[in-house]
Parts: sequence; structure tokens; C-alpha cells
Amino acid sequence: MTTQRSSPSFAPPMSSEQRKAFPFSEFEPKWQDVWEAKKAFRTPNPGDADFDASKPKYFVLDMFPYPSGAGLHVGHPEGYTATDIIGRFKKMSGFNVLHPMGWDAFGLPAEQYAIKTGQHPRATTEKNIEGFRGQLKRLGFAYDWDREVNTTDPGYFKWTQWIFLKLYNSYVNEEGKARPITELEGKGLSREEIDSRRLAFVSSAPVNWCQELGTVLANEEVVDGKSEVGGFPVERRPMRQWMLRITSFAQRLIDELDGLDWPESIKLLQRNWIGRSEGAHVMFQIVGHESDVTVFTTRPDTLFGATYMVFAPEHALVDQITTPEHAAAVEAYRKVVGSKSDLERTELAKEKSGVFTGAFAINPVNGEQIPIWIADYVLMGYGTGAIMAVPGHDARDFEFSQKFELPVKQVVQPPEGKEWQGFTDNGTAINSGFLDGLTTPEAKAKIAAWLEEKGLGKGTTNFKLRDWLFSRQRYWGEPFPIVWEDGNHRSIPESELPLLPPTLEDFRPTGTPEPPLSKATDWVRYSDTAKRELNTMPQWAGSCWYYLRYCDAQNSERFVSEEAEKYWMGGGKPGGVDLYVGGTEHAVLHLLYARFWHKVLFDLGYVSTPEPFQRLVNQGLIMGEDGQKMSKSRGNVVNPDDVVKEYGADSLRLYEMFMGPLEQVKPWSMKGVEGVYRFLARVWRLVMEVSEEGVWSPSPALQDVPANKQVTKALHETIKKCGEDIEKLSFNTAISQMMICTKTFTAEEVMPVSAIVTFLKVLSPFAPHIADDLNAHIATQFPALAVEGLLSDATWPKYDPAALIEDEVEIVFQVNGKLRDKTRVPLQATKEEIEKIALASARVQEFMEGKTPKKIIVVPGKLVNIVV
RNA sequence: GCCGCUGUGGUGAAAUGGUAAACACAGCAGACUUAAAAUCUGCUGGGAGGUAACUCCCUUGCCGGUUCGAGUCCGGCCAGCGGCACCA
Repeated sequence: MTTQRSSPSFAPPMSSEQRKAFPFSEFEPKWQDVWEAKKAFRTPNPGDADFDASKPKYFVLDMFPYPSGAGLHVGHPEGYTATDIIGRFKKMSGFNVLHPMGWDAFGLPAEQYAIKTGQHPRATTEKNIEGFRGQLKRLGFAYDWDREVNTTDPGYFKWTQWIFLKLYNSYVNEEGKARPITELEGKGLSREEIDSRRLAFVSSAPVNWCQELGTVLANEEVVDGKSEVGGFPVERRPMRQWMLRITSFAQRLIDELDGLDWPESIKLLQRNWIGRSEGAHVMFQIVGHESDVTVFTTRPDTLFGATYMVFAPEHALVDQITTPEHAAAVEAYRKVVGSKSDLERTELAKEKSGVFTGAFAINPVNGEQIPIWIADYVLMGYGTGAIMAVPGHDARDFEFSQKFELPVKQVVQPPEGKEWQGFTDNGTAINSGFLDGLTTPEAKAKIAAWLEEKGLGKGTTNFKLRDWLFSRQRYWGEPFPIVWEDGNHRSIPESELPLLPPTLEDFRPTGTPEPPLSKATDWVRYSDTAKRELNTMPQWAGSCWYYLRYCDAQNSERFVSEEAEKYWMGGGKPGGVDLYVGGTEHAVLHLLYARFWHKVLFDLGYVSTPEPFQRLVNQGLIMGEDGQKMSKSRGNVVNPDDVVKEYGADSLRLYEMFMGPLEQVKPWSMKGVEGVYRFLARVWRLVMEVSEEGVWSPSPALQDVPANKQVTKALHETIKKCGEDIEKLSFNTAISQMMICTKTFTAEEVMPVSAIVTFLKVLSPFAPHIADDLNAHIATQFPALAVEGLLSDATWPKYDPAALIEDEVEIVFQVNGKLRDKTRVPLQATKEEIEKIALASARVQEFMEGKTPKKIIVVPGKLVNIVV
């Protein structure tokens, strides 16, 4: 804020209200109260008395926030304002608009905040939600607060647990569709066989354990070997954990991205994360052993070039095949690898390491005996945990072969002029027997057929995606609706939902893999013989389906009524939500998990579309004024509350939309806020004037007269451009058009009331408080011309194309593509007439230098280009 | 290393293949004011020539191509940002 300069004593000290260019701090809270009291943005559901079935639906969704103790930051209102403008615009354009808000309140951040402040997470969560709700209301967002959801509310997580039971009680059939597990029962399958096919299953594979957080984490939550939350080290440990079988949906999660209006970059991120690769399984005999080993390769065409094999150190066969003289070295190597954390393992990845097992395998294609090594560059979790090494045509194998002096063989001829060693692209097969002379794709097909015929392998597809580790050793999450008895798990009846967590005084992590719920001994005991599952669900569980709950947030009988789901999520597109706006940080987390759950619910017949979100837009990060990421330690954090206090909610909303394209990363500028604030003040003064005493009243310039030509034209251009720009989410250019329009209005001595009211309708989605307030002031003088009631209930104005047309247009004359002259011609001028005028121009003739034109291009209404 | 996105004034940016820099910020000058703040008006990419009005040349990261015409389309390179990263 501008500092108070030393002013001479006779100037009366200005109150902060008088210093403001318009009294936003009076009218903004006033209108927020009016909207709330009137439930101005309540959206009726099908079946409600005031529901209008003739209107189309529009479901516009924000990524709901974690109510952290820090409150909103300026990044939140960016996406929220964008959806608010769209929602208000669609409502004015005759849609039934669903625009809700809620709280993603379970999970690590909420629990850590509670531990830090020494309070119960329930209490801190409620307080934080209170704070967030208040902040959002002060920004004037048009939410239907009757649909507010809170993932930690038992009425909500009852259904999160219910969906978990659907996952637990389903499997994926031969067609890749989720089906009830009851279909498998009665087929004579054992309990173990059935359990091994559930979509929610228990696994003892190595998982990501984070000691500092006292919990395991999903692969998606581990970044560079550290926890995404807090950045603590993560190690691999075998633990018994709940997993969700997302891998069964890998192909569909790739394929069904195609029909979605998502940024290509996000689709790509998901495709890469799922990581499909096509190749083949090849079986190798081990010399002197019964057992054989299968490898996965994307280059079966290079089989003749396989000169050794490598197993992951953890591979189950290693113990069997290692010869006595190599046992000590192998054991020592495995120990070293096992003690390394993921972080160390990747840090040390530069240098290849490994040891020879003493065993040999037989290359099925030429009978050669090739040595079997173990090395940590082969991962147990991908493919089969064993590879055939083709050092001639794979960078990693080549590096390994150089370090351990293993033979390198050429089997692919690269195109002219390229070195064959380390050549990994497509070429022609050589030194490869029956493959010689074939291109790489041909050779791949032929060897795959050959392997299949001999029973030695076949074409296969592999995915990088792993199953989703779904349990956490934390207190603040949904308890699993599962009990254990005699070493077996089973679901509790749906009638026992919601399963509430126990009330615990001490809910901190135990520091061991033993979950904190183990401390609640009474709660743990389900019956004399059965105990409850002690793990809780991860943060993502609640956010996997919250958009569905919004459709019918109060329903206590069902997670969402069929009718509400069909109406809001239906519409003939693959995805149900019409527009979803949020940050890019959830590209492979929430956005992948939610798609997975949605597909399961779709297969089971609970939802109408295969995809949840039709159109996705990522808002760009807002940086500090210094161009750096906002952070407390840099001291460049902007608090939205301060901006609202100083310039008002409308200014904050407008500035965040005016900064630049929504999807772009852009730096904050307080000066920029002042710019839009000045614009709003100019709009205010179009309607209002201030007395000597500082009292505002409607300006006498306001008159019930028809708008002249300039005003009409400016107004209709603004209606047109703003409408089009809102659809495109180009809010910055819409606002600049309103600024231009305001400038035209300001130049007029008399302000036609009808024009200003129409302008306020266009402004209202962007700056709803000032628009409603000015409309109300106009209504005191011109009740017949102002909008009755709220602008959000008004109809978006239609522009008149006739008002946009000018009598004359400016035509540019170019000679050889260079601008030489311009003139105004009547709109109706024909091509021939325009050409004639151009050729007659003295400037044009000067630059033609008397030459005859080779070609003349005439673009009516635009330009003439004369080529000489 | 691989994949993707982005490069336009002092700054945020705008531009259906058709006048590059709209709108805004900052800056400068002026009006109002005893003065300041606020407000209003004008100027503001670079270079050259002219007392001047004005005129010419150059300019969208770099190089090339397509086109009557390229910030925009195509190819190559460079830089910044983001993602993945021993995935066989």
C-alpha cells in the first residue's frame, strides 16, 4: 500500500475508506451475504421441485483443496476464479450448472499439521476447513454450498469404504472388465485362488517404506528415492500390504485417453508412466538344471547377439544356480545391493556392477552357452527380473560388457555411415541365421513366430505401471472394512459402514511398521477370534470419487443416486465432468487413480461413463514477484487475504485472470493488481459520483437515452469477444476488451443506462460484487432498466452483428509484401475497385518504379499486395 | 540420456498465414493542485536522415525452406522450464 507521506497538518486525515477508489469493503461482504441468504447458487437436482429439465447441464469442477493450516495461497483462486467465470457464464447462458466445492481432508499433510500443533486431526481439520470456507466465501465464488463434501465426514467415507468393498469383491475377467467376485465362487476355485484375483489384494512384495513418515508410500508418491511429502528417504522393504490391481487396467487407461479433451502433455505423462512396451518372452535352458528361465525383451530380433544373461540380484533362481565357488561373491553382492536405499541405488547408477554366478544358459536360437550374471541394473519388478544381454545393440548391456570384458557381437547392420557398436535403432539383421537380411520389424515378427512354434516363447506386452500400494500406517485415514481371522481376511458387512476410526489420544506413528491403530486394543478386537485390519487408506482414496458425491452430496442411501449420476455425469461423451481445472502435479496420481476407480464402477454398472473427466485444463503456477517459486523461506509469498483487504475480491479475481493465459506459469505483480483495480474504479465512476463529503451516489450523466453508434459498437464487440473468450478460457483478452469498452464509455458525456446495464452483465462473471452493486444503484434511479434481482440470474446478452459492421474499412497496400500505403474504402467495394484504388496510390506507384505488376492479390477488407 | 512444453518491447502479454507489439505495468512529459496523492491527456522497440510535419531501414532465440505474404506452417540448431530416468 502507498505509504502515508508527511502531509501538512491542515489536511484532514483520510480514513482508509475514503482513500479507496470505490467502497468495495462495504459492498463485497454485503453481496456475499445476499447470495448466501438467497442461496443464489443452489443447483436443483432432477426430481427437485424447481429443477428445469429443459436446460442442458454443465458440470464444472475444481480440484478440491487440502485444508492446510496455512490457508489459501494465491494459486487456489487462479483455477477457482476461472471455473467460477465459466460457471456463472454458463448459468447466464441457460445451463443447469453444477459448480461445487469440498475438502480433501484426510492424509499426511493434515495429520502432520495436527502432530505439529499437538491437537487432534479432527479438530485441526475442522478449524482449517472453517478458515478455507471463509476465505473462499470472501472471494465471492458461486458454489452450491449445500453440496459441500468433506472426505473425513463419516457420511462421506462410508461410501469410500463401500467402494473399497466393491474393489475387494471384484476381479477382472478375460475381457479385461471388472466383475463381481461371486462369479468365480462356485467354479471350484480355492480360497487362495479367489483371493489372488481380487482387485484389492494383500501382497508381501517389497514396498517403499519411509521411516521418517512412519508409513509405506505408493510409487507415485516417491520422487528420486525420497517421499514426495517432506522429502524424506525411502527404502525398499518386504511388508504385507494392501494393493489395488490397477495394472489390469493399464491398456484401457492408455487407450481411453484418446477420446478426452485433455492437454496432450498430460496424456503423454500418463502414457509414459503406464509405460507400455511390446516385445517377447524367450525361454532359456540353464545348463545342468531342470529349471529354465524366461526373459522379457523388446528386441527378440537380436537373440543371436545375446552373449550373456543377467538376473536381478533378488531373482528366486539365483540360489539354485550359483556354483559353490561363486556363492560367497554372489552372497556378498546381494547383501550390498540389499542394504542400499533406492536413492543410493540410483545415485550409484552411473557405474555398472555385478558378479558371475558360475552358471550358464543355452541360447535357444544357436545352442551357445552364455554366462549368467547378477547385477542391480536389472530390476526384479519389471518384466521377469531377468534379461538376455545383447551388448552390441543395447547401451546398458554394452557398458556392462566393457567393464567385465564380455563378448560383443554384431547382429544389426545400421544404415550407411553409422557405427554398429551400441546401435539401438532399426536396421537390418546380420549374423542371425534365418533372420539375415530382414529389417528389424520383419525380424521381430519372424522370430516371435519361430519362438511360438518351438514353444520357446511368444510376443508379449509389458507395462512399467505397478499395482497401487493402498495401505498406510497412519491414523488419519479411512479404516479398511476388513477383519482377519485364522490368517484370512474377509470384508465386514455393508451394514457396518461407516467403520469409524477409534478415538485415540496418541495417534502418532509408532516408528515401526506397526500402524498406530494397533494402540486401540478395544477397537482392534472384532470378535473373540477376529481382529480388524490396522492399516488405513491413503489420501487418494477420498479424492478418487468426490466428483460423484457432489452430484448427490446428502444421499444417505447410496453413494450417488442413479438419477443424479445419470444427469450430471451422462451426456454421451466418454467423460462426465464437462470441465476440470487444476494443477499439473496430479498428472500420475489423482488423475490416474480416479480414472481407475471410475472404470471399475463403470464395469460394475454404477456409473454411466467409462471416464470421469471429459475436459481437463491445467492452470499454470503463479510465481513470486522475483520470478521464483513462492515459498516461506524466500519470503515471496503473497497472501490472498491481504490483496482482498487492500484492493477487494473483484480486483484479485480480475488480476489473476488478467495476468496471462490460464495455463501459463507467470509471476505475481502487485502493480498489476493496481492496474485492474484502477479499471474497476473507472467502471465504478461511470455510474457513481462522489460528493465533497465522500458520499457516493448515482451520476447525473446516467440517462435513459439510446446509445450512439460508437457506444453501441463498443458494447456489442465486447459482448461478442467476452463470450467467445470465456469459452476458450482466454480471460486475459476478454478483460482487455472490457477495458477498451470502458474507455469508449468514459469519453461520452451522457451515459445511456441500457448500455451500462448490459456491460455490467458481461462484467458480472469476472467481478460479480461490483457488477451487482452498480446494478442495484442504477435500479434506485431507473428501476425499469436495471436488472431485477441478481445479475447471475440475468440472461447473457446477445450481440447484434449489425452493430459491429462499419461503413468503411481500412485497406493496406503492399508492394512485394511490404506495407507502403493504406486508405479507407467503403465496405461494399469490389475487388476490382479496391485494386484500382491501390494502383492509383502515389506511394504504391513510387515503389513499383514503373514496372508492370506480375501478380496482384486482393484480400477484401484487409489488403492489396502488388508483386512486381 | 529420453520425452514434452516455451522462446515477441524495460515487464506481464496480444496477434483466423495478411498493418508485429492490442490491453496493462513501469518510465517520461503535461493538466489539475500551494504541494503531494488520486485523477485526466500525450509520448514510449532499435537505427538512420530531416528545423519540422515526416521519411527510410531493421526487429518475434539462431539458420534454412514453403508462400504473393511467416511470430504463426515445415526442417535443422541453441537456450530455458517441466516430466521420466538402468523399464531390457
